[in-house]
Amino acid sequence: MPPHATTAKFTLELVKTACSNCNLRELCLPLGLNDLELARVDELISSRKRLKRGEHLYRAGQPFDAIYAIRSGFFKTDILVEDGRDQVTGFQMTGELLGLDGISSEAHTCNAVALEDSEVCTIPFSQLEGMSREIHTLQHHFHKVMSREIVRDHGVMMLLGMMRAEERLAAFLLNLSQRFTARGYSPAEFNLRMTREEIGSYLGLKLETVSRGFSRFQEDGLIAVQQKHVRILNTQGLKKLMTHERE
Amino acid sequence: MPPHATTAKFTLELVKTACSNCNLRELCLPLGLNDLELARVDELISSRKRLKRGEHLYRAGQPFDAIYAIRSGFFKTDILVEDGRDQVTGFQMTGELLGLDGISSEAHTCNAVALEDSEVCTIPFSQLEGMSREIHTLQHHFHKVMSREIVRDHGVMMLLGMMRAEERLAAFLLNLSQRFTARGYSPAEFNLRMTREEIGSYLGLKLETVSRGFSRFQEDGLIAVQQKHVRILNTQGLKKLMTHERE
DNA sequence: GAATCACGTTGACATGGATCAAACGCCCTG
DNA sequence: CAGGGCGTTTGATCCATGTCAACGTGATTC
Repeated sequence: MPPHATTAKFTLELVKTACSNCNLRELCLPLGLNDLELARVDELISSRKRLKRGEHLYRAGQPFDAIYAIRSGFFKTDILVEDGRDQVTGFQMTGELLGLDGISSEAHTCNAVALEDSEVCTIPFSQLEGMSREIHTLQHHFHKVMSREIVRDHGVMMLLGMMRAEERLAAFLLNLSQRFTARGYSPAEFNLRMTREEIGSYLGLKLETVSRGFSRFQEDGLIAVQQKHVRILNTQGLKKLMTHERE
Repeated sequence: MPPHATTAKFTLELVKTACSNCNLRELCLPLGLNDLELARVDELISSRKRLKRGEHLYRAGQPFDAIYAIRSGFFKTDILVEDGRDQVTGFQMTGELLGLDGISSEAHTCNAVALEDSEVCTIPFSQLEGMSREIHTLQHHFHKVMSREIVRDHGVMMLLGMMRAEERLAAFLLNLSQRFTARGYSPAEFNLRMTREEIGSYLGLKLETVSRGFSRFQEDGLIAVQQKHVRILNTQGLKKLMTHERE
């Protein structure tokens, strides 16, 4: 506990909204910064925002001026097309950034929706650019984060372009497991925050196919699934299934 | 023509390899820079590299230390999986950047292959970061380029996730047409640099399906296609097909 | 605690695209 | 100019996933 923790409530509030005191700093944007740099980045985080389940953080078309770091909660991003179809482009959790797609056109290109009550830190983008001109480490880390987003998207393209339904599902579960693990949660047991339809949209499958896939995995003893609760029983089995050669 | 153009051949060579004299500067990284800034960016472009058709610019796993701007030619990027499957993640043309995916892990995550004899400018990445700390415009434009890559990937995810075969093909042709147009070529007539199999891999289809799709478009009077040569006869028809509602 | 509702499961059937197979055309090389 | 090979086209068939429909289940509300 920091030495000034017994002072005014105001101080506590200040500490509370700072990156330097955030237990996500090793997952989030400030990764790799020293204390001095961290203190400067604290200035960036002008505000927090709470969202209830179902609320939109932003919508496609709205002007872009900030990116968001997820402090707690769970989001999806999706793109809606006139004809009623939609594509979930990602699920984001604690420590991940939202809104990077908006930089290019200065407007958001997708919707970001909270899938559970959530809290985000607002990072005004022009200030981030300003500061990353001064703090080399921040600049480089930000570039890495953007690049990682591109790599992640390539992964989804592989999923959609060359995997069969069950391979996609296995990859999806393993990916979630790995991300939960990185956040200190159980690698084997978690609750899905999204519906079968949202999973399906993300994976290019219909909700019935998702449901059948999970049932199949359960029959095969790979997972135990009941509604939104998933327990992975055989990680190796899922991995093997994912890279399964055909013929 | 610059005042010193009549001096030594050495000078001519220098001018020749500079962004400031490159007719792609409005498509490429230096977009929006003033003359002074442009002159500084010229320092970045330390070297050019020529590649013959089929040659690799880089391979997955190789250490990353530079990105590349395509000066002429045509590339594909792809990811190979152990089991023999592969996914083409993109086709890149003149003025576009290659290698952004490598920033995150300091290693390339895909292969970049020239689909015709090509020439690229090498942009050492740490130098780019250094300069973009000094030139605000360059920094911002680079961020936009990375963001545009993310948006583009989301487009491909939509393609793969929710479009049917013929919609994907229509979207693919319209996208190529639009990019050729932006480069001053005919919007309606061009040569495909990639095979049906590569198109298929990109679009998550088999080569036979691609071939059949093109034949179908031809029957319907939307395009004229012979081998690699494509002429678009009815852009509106293709657009309508792309967003076709399925009641 | 009954009613409601959104979400999930399961079954039967339909179909778009994959697969297998054959032939063709266009280059390239000797 | 012949021969070979790669890329493309086209046809026949198959199968994974979509579609349609009915039912189950757990959470929420009054």
